[in-house]
Amino acid sequence: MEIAHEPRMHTMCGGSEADAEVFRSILSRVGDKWSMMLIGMLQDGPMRFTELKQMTSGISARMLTHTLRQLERDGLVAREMFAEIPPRVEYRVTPLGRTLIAPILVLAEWASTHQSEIAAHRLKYDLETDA
Amino acid sequence: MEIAHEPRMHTMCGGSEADAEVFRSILSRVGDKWSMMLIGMLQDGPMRFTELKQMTSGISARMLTHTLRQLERDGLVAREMFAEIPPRVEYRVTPLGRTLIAPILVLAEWASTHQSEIAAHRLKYDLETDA
DNA sequence: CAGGATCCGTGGTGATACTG
DNA sequence: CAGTATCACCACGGATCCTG
Repeated sequence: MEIAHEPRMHTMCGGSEADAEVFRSILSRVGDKWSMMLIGMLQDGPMRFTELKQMTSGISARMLTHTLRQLERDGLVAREMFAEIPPRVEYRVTPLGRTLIAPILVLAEWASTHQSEIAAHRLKYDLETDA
Repeated sequence: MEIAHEPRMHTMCGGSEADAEVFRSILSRVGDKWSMMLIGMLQDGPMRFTELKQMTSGISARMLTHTLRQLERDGLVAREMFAEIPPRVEYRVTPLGRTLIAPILVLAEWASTHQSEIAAHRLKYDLETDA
C-alpha cells in the first residue's frame, strides 16, 4: 500500500477539486494585503476603527472597512456598534479567528527564517537572466 | 517586562514595517492561485511541463510558465532542460522548497478543519446583509 | 467617528495564436 | 514539447469627496 506516513500535500491539492477551491479561498482571505495584520492587531483586545487605522500604517479607510467586512463575514472578527454620539465601533477577534493565528505564525516564522535565502536566490536569478 | 511567553503576531506586524513587507512578499508568492498546488504536485518527484499542466487542472500554459518562473526565481523549484528533440524540461522542488511544505500543510489543515464553520458564517452574514 | 460612493491605475489571470 | 506574444478582463487597492 501507499499509505502516507508523513503529511502529504495531496490532502489539499490531489484530493478533490473542491479541496483545492476551499484551500484557495482561505489563502485569498488570509493572503491579501491587510487581513493578517489586522487579526494580529486585534489579538490583544478590542479596537476601534480609528485605532486600527492609525496602527496599521498605510491602510486607507476604504480598505480597512472592506477588509474588516470580509473578516466579519467569515466569522474571524466580530463587530460591535454602540449607539452613541459620536458613534463608536469596536472590533475584536473571535475564537475562530484566534485559531488562525498559530498557522499564520508558522508561515511568518518560515518567512522570517528564509527571507535572506530567498533574497539571495532572487538576486542571483535576476543577474543571470539579465545577462 | 512584557516578554511574550506565547508566540505573538507582533513578530510579524508590530515589529518593523520591514517585517510586514517581508511577510507580505512571502504571502503573495505563496498565496497566489497556483504556487502551492505546484509545489504540492512536485513533492513526490520531478515532473515535466505537460505533466504539471495536466495534473493541475484549470491552469493555462501561460500561468504555469509564469508561476514556475517565480518559484524558480525564489529558489523553491529547480528547472532542468534536456537538449533533446523534442525538448524535455523537468521541474523539481528544491530543499528550500521542501521546508515550505510543512507550514503550508498547517494552513491547509486549518482550512480543512474550519471550512464548514466559515461557510456557515458566510451564509449567515449574507442572509442578514441582504435583508 | 465611522463609514459609503465613486473614479481610476495596476497587476494577476485567462484565451488565443504562434514558434524553436 | 515547452514554451512566447498579444489582447482583454476584472479584482485589488488607493485617492478623493460625501454623510448619518
